[in-house]
Amino acid sequence: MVDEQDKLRATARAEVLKALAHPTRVYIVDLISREGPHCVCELTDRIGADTSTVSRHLSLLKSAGLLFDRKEGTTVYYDLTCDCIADFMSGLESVLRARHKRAQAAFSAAVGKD
Amino acid sequence: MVDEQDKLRATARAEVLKALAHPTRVYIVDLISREGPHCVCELTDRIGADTSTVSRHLSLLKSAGLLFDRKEGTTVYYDLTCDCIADFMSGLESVLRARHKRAQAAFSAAVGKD
DNA sequence: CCATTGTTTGCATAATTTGCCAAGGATGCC
DNA sequence: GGCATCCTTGGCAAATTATGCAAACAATGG
Repeated sequence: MVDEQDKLRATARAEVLKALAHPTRVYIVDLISREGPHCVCELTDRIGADTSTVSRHLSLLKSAGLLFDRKEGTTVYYDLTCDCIADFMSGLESVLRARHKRAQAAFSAAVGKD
Repeated sequence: MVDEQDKLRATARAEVLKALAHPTRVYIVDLISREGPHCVCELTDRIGADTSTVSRHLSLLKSAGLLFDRKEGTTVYYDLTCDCIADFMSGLESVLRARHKRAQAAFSAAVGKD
């Protein structure tokens, strides 16, 4: 990274990717993206981890600018800051499909060879 | 993650995201996405790290199914396995723009308040 | 044989990440 | 006030990851 500008750009992108790079956090974003806002308690139930752990994941996603929270009484609801995040995750789905297809092709070629 | 199926899905996605969640690897993918295939030596030059370090990043991206390599003489060229990866990174760009816009709005609100 | 280009391994160090427990707010109810 | 609920945070230990460096190894091409 000779260029300092490129370095900053790459770091900013990597930060967002890092925020998403965990099964639990992917699951949270997917869930909210499909079903709308959720409170911490429900997420905790569905994830099956300690409340504190879930809360940490949520605050991390919030710090990354992917989620925002809204208090209602004692419960806190988290939601996506932008629909573009759901779109982004759909793009990831395409990558996975392509990867799978590619792996299949490689397997077939290996089996079918003489 | 009560459902085992969801867990696997989330893990698969997180793996790809993790592969990309590093400034150097983001930079590599961006570079190739914009300028086409690159050999290790050129990437090493532009990144400014040890050859072994760059090689490691590349093999990680390859393991994740995002890059493939092609030998030509003694040099090895890496390229994206799929254009959908470039599309995916464009989606990330949208997320960053939205994030920035949101931060700007929050700042304006904070300054403009009475 | 020798140079070039990459890969891999081993190692040491540093930094990051993760998850649970326990303690600490904040809010609402009686 | 007393108490339960919902969530956040600090502390801490374990595991993972990143990096550079050195060295060995492999493949290719004069």
